[in-house]
Amino acid sequence: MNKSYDINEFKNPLFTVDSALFTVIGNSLKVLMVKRANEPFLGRWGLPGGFVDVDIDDSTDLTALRKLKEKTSVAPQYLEQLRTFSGINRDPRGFSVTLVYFALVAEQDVSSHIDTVEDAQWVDIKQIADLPVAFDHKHIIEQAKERLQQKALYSMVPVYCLPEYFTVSQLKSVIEAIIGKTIQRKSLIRRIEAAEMFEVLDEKVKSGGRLAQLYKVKPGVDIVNFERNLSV
Amino acid sequence: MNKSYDINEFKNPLFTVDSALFTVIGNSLKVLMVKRANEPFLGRWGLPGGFVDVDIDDSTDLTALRKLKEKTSVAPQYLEQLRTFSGINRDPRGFSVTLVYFALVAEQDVSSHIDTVEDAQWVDIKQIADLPVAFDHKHIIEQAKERLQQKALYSMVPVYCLPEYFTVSQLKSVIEAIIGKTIQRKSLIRRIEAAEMFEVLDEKVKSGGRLAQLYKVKPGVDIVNFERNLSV
DNA sequence: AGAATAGTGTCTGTCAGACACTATAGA
DNA sequence: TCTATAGTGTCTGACAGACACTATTCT
Repeated sequence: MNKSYDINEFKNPLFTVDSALFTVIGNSLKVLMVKRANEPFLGRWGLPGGFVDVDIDDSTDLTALRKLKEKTSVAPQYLEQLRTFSGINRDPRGFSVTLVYFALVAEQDVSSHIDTVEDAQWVDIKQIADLPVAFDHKHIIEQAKERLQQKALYSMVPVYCLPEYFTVSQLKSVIEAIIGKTIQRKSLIRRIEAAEMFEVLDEKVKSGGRLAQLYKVKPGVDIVNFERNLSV
Repeated sequence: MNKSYDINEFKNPLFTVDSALFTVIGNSLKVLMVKRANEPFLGRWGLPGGFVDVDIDDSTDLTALRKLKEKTSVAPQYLEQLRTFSGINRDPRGFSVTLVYFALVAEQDVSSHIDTVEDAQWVDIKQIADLPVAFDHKHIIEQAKERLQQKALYSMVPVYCLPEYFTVSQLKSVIEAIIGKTIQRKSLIRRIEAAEMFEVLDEKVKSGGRLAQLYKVKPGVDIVNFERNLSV
């Protein structure tokens, strides 16, 4: 017992930072996957990420942002830690720890860039099962998806899958794509009003019927959490 | 750009696992603090934790459990990841990452052991401010406390601060100690019934008035999450 | 006018808060 | 019987679901 905390006494585990970047395209939830250019799992698809560069990154948040920016050319609108995954068997090189972030972007902000590169693609969440995926990233994506679904029930995070200006119907669509079932438009409008985190713009926008009200997130506001979930 | 993911290219950050172990004693929420026996911050109080031992620990969960067991001699009833904290300035030795767990135990399970050692103590959550604390552990404890308070509003996690058999009044007390305000006994009873995660025992127990019904957690059940928070 | 989408009014159901009520133990 | 604690009955209020209704735009 009585071991000292000497920094050199233990082999340091392999530490990486990965991100599950989600967006909604059409009516489907998508996650960004990149083709691995190195061993292990060369050629398979995995989450964007890599090692911390302690000379550049002031924190792991910045590692995640830096790696995402390399692949998408922009910073995501929303970024938060999911959790770490660790184990002796998840990486053939030995004991490894990966800190996973989950992130959201508007499709419009990144798709043009993604389309130009071959080593990155949006994968439909329902098609992950069929893809050759590296490490335990399938399992990680599943957990990230569950967390996102949970958050969509009690908060307004899904707005971060939308462009700056958006309508109630657009927000309703992304929420439905995330949780995989329909919600009541009325309930959403009640929450938009109660949250007080959106600006009602003077502008309206064509929609095929009556013009739709545009909203935007008030600058600097925090995401609002409700005390009740939408029903499952 | 085009950097390779060579494992040796970057200085590996310092990676540690720490735990915020909570319990309720009397009507106060307490957190376990240990006196540091090494630099940095020798002599100050910090969270129990340390380096992963890749030869022993199959995962970081086991690192957390191992370190807690060294200090308390038992495994906590509840353990889950809080989040990681990282940065260039939080440890004088350089860029560091700490994975923090938050954990719950029944006071009865550990207090006798804690009392016999000088380098570990239960600190009242309200007195952390006055203690000389190592690293950013004050900040970490604050975040762990907030998460615990949040969980107490929508789940039954506080039972893990109680012994195997407990009464409604005991559960009410620990919840109130955690969230720092009183709740309705009736609301708690409704939730106990709805959760279906407790066994009603044949036994009752003295309380100064009418005998109180004893409950225990059904073996193997998962913690239940409610769709609504108790009000704040 | 008719179709399509936007947005409102309002009833119901669920569950937390409040609090008075009953029940049962010991002194 | 008195006090203390356990536990119930039940009303209210907040808010989500359901869905019919009105409003506005285009063709």
